[in-house]
Amino acid sequence: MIERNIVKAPSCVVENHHLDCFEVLTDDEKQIVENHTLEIKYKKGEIIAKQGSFASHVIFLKEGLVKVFLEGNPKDLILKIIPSNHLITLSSIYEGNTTFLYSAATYVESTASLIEADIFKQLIRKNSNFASKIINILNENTAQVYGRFYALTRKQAHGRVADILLCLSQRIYKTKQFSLSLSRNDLADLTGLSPESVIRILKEFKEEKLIEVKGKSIEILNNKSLEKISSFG
Amino acid sequence: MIERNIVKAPSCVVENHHLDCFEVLTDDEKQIVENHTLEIKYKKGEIIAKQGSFASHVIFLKEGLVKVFLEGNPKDLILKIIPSNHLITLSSIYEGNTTFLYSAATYVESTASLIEADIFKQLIRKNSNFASKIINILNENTAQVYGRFYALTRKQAHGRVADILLCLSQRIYKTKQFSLSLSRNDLADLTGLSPESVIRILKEFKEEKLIEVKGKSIEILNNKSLEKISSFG
DNA sequence: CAATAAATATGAGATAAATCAATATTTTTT
DNA sequence: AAAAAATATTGATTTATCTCATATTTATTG
Repeated sequence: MIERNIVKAPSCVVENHHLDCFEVLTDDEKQIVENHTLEIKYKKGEIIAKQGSFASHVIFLKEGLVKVFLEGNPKDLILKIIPSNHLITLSSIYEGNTTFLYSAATYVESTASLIEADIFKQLIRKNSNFASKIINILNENTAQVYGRFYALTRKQAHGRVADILLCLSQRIYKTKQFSLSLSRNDLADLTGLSPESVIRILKEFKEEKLIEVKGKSIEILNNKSLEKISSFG
Repeated sequence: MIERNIVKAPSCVVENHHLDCFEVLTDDEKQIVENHTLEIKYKKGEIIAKQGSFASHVIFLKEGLVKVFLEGNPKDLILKIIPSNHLITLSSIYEGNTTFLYSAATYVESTASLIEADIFKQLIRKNSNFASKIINILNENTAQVYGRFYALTRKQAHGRVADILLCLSQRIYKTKQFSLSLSRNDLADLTGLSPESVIRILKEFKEEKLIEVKGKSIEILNNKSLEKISSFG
């Protein structure tokens, strides 16, 4: 058998924690951030950031589950899923481009902190430890998206579905059995497949006893096999 | 007609200049960089950076044309093309990951400067203007890759080929008529298609008088139409 | 310059996944 | 609790693209 998946970057859609980047700020700086931060609650399905609109804020997700996606017609492209305690819109804030490069929408009820972009840029210029942290996050993010890019362009349908199932189980819900907050359509968007194809593959996996599916409830029965399918395409 | 390509991010594979990030360094810092930089010449087709290997240096392409790609079996995924005066491996140097996330190989004879990664990290931590510049480059790069991600997952074969033709003409060779230094296979890798499909589509474009092809020589005859094909899919 | 290798081109058939249409199930509204 | 709407499922058909086989052209080498 050939080693198909040489890409070691995580093909999963979530990232590591981002909270600690604020820890390198001085007390004064923390105060500045706090003074220029707005906290907002969003309902399920709401748009947090709209592609092309003015990116006046850096958005930090305190609680919830958010998708970051490029808007397209007829289909969007989901770049990543963001869980609690992560920065959502960071790459939008570079000089020369002050609009959001992508949209972000909630999957579930969520709470976000909106930090003024100018303040953020100032901190980067003043506190190089902070800048260094931000660079780390950006780079992690890049690795993430590369992995996803690879999965969506090089893996076949079964591999992609296996991939997303493992991701949901291991990184989002952190249990083998979970109640999915995403619709089949969301899974289709995430895998770059049609909803029908996703459903068919879920059915196949079920018949092969790799998973148990009952509506929104999903249980991973055979991790090993799914991992094999995920990495071999 | 529907507006298919809402994504305004550049789907082309090259980026803006990177040289000026070094301009914000002090004379002392410039000297440090110089003292820790190695200049190396590469022949056509040589590997500059190998995915998974120790990323001890940040690589700056002084002269040449390089592809950055994820290695996969049976096919690689080209993330971007890098022309002269650009940083090649930047996202590799974040803390916690000291290996190259991707490989880089030359399309033509090239010259690169290898700057010690530790020095680079030090500069980021010391000079926040430099850090700010680097963040800009990283973000630009991200926008770039997102555009490419969209093109390769949402556009059909014709759109992708049109895309790459426009990219080569406008951003790499900067003329309507150019002698291609890439093989059909390279074009296949860039578009995520099979070489046969690329060739077939080039032939169609030729028959429709959109381009003129004779072996390695390509001339763009109808920019407008190609742009339409590129954005609608 | 012939001989060989490599790259490019072309056609026929195979295939993965999309689309379309119909039905079933779940969720929401009244 | 019933009706409506949204979501999920299934099957049949179509289609874009790949694969494989085979020419042809171009480049390389003795």
